[in-house]
Amino acid sequence: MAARFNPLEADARWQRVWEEQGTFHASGAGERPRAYILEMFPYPSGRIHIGHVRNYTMGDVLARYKRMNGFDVLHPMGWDAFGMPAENAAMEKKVHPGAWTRSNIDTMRAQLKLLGFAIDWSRELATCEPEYYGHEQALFLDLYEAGLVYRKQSEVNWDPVDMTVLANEQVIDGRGWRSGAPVERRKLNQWFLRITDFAEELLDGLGELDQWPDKVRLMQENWIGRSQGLKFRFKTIPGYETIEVFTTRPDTIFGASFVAVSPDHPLAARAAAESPAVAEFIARCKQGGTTAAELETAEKLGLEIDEVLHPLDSGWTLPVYIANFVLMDYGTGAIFGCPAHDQRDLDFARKYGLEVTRVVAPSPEEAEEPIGDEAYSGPGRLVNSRFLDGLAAEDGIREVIARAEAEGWGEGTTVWRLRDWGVSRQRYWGTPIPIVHCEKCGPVPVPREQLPVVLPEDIDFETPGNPLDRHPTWAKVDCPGCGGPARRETDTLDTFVDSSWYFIRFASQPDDEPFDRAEAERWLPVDQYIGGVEHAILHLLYARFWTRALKRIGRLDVEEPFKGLFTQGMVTHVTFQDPEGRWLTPDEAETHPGPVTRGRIEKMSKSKRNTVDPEPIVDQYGADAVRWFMLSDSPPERDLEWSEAGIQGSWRFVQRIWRLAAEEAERGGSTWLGDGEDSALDRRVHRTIAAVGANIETLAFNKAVANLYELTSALEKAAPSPSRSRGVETLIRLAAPMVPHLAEEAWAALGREGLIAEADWPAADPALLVEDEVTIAVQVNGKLRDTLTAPRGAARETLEEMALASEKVTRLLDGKPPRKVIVVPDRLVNLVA
RNA sequence: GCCCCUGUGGCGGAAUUGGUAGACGCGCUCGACUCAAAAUCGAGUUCCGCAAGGAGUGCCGGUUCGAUUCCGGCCGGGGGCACCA
Repeated sequence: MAARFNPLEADARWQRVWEEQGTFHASGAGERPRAYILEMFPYPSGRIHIGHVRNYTMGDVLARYKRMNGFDVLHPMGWDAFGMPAENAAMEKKVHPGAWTRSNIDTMRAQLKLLGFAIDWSRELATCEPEYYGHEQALFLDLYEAGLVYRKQSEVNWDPVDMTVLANEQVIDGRGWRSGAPVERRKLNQWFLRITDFAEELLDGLGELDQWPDKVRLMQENWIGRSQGLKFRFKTIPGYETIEVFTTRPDTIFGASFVAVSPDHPLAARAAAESPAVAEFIARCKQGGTTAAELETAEKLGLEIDEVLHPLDSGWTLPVYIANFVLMDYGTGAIFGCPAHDQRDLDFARKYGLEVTRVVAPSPEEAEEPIGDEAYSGPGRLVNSRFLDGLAAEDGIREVIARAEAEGWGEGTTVWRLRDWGVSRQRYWGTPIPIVHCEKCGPVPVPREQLPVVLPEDIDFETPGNPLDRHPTWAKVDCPGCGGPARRETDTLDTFVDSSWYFIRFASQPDDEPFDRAEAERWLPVDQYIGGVEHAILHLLYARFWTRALKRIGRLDVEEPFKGLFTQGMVTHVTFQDPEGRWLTPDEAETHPGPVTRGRIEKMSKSKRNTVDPEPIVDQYGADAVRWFMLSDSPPERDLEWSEAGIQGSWRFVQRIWRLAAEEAERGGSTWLGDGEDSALDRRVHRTIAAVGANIETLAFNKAVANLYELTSALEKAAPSPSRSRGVETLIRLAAPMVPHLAEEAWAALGREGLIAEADWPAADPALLVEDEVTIAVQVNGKLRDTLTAPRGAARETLEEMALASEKVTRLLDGKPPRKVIVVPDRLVNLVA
């Protein structure tokens, strides 16, 4: 029996056994209950980083725990393999994006395998392969035929030098991140998915997701952004179209002092056509930057172009402005301005000298209180509002909506913040959109038998722009409709589309269709989904939408893809800088000749040079120590600080378990029949079984880790006994999901048959979970003064008597009887003097 | 600006429904083993105090026999959204 556990040798050996035996293949057959455990699949950027290790370790513990509890577990892995970094690599390193991506996948797969994750590798997929994206094209066409896909002009950030569309995060201070050229706003025809059709059900569906973090549900709720209000039309001066506006505060209608339309509003366009001054003004509005900071400080600009009549008073004329702060794509693109009760309107009114009339007052005394520099948006009663005077604001809203509907100039409406999902990307490394453009027939779907539309391999990244667009032959095709000359769509799909259904493909992957409906429905929804909070909105919302869209078109009877969601924290590390502000790696900081500043503990990033490569750590300490460290100390939803001391502590613990197991193995393992039982130890073991199980179920891995430390200490201190031998075996089972290589090794050493990965999770004996003696706290006036030991379930009177007999208590009570005695059975006695 | 979360030792963090604050880990201190070191083991470690005792969960107040937990107000840290009418 080796004195030390040697992961260098044992890790690889057990990984081979698991692989050869197909231990972690999801069967999908039989009567066992199913569990689908999924971590967000990685982008193959090059190498696995510590954050991946933390993410996949959590899922792995759960998957292994479920397996030991008799579940048929699906725990797959794949690659979110399309995206820009591959194209950047192609430009910088002159490698094909496909070659770069696939080589990264090979590296990262090998690295993940070193950690011994219980993954069903037979289901591995990569979104960049036609075997995946071809099915995605089929699903896209399904949605297209169901009317959930459409095309419209939309503005993009255009880099005139690279001749490419930029994502918002690639625009830095109004310039392209790569070229540094000022970014232009251009209108392009782009494809959209009708996610707004699902706004209401996506919002209502959040209510059912009780195993999601409240934070994420709230973020999605805000993102979808439901607002109730009144949509209404002004009476207009003859010759002009009506202006329709939306407001959530129709109660303040008598506080109106202007109307404003967006610079993109059709009315603004018409005015511009008639007047060069207006056209110039609109151009000026669009000049401003789009960054948050610029918007924050941007000055309100307006230009009067028209007048309208107040809907409740034909004698009341309101000026109409084009205003730079009105958004075209929210509500109707036009507002009525009520300066007294809206800060933006107030800023605007002050600048252009418009009237400011208070119509809501928090109290009658403040009815005529003038508005200063701050608009009042709080509650109150309506004033200066004719027939609305005296009504509470909420009642005023109802009253005005009712009036508008009765008189036919407006109606109560719900407006959403959510926009349709633009999925066109003017890039090479993505799923080709399976559409052909024909001059005669317009956009025509590629016939199913011609799928997949495969990306061309011979591609040129030397010249700027979308390589697909420039390819000499790829886009040239015959129209599937009329047979005439036509051109392929050269946009590719947003990579969020790829990740909107991969969890379905994992569950079922036939060759001839995206998934087998019945099989997918047997696995879905995912029982536990684990990933970073950075995907709380977009990815999770898109995947929810895609799943609901498939349901609506009758392809899959699943409403919500992820029953349980867990968002884990990041892995952080100290940073170091030299006096010039250059970032140093921890190693460099140690050997650096000059002074070094120890900086904040931050998210690991290449730019701050505080990353840690997991592979050498695994080489040094073994997979189990790394896994254990990932689960220790920090609650999984919070950030975890990487530290050398921490990983060493984990290494020590792995060896402590090994010593216990080795010692018991020499004694004969659980077959050893020594003298006597140790019932206190038995109780401890069973309490730990219950606690570890409960803590894994709730993903409180740090607490499960603490439970195992406690049990280990207790076992180390206990004298040899059959109880202790059984206890050590139980400890190994409980630790198996977290440190699986060590557990297999110990299991074998103890002479147990089969794999611990397939062994049963121990059952806690309820009779051993309760102590027969309890410690009672004795308080005087709520302060702890003494403790005493009493039999469990002792009568109130008994406890009171025992408490009063305490010397410390009698001293404090000065011999007088307490005024009041509170007894909480099995817990405490509080004597009030 | 709006919305949300959070604040406990030197550090990461425990503490069912209000009921013995600081479990467990890291670090540190002392001791054992060793020629020595590493590894390992034992003891200690919220603060003040030699002790008895007192104080203590960001700060102020409230409810309660009893508050880390509930309520109100302030302060600090983090996150989301953001000219969304």
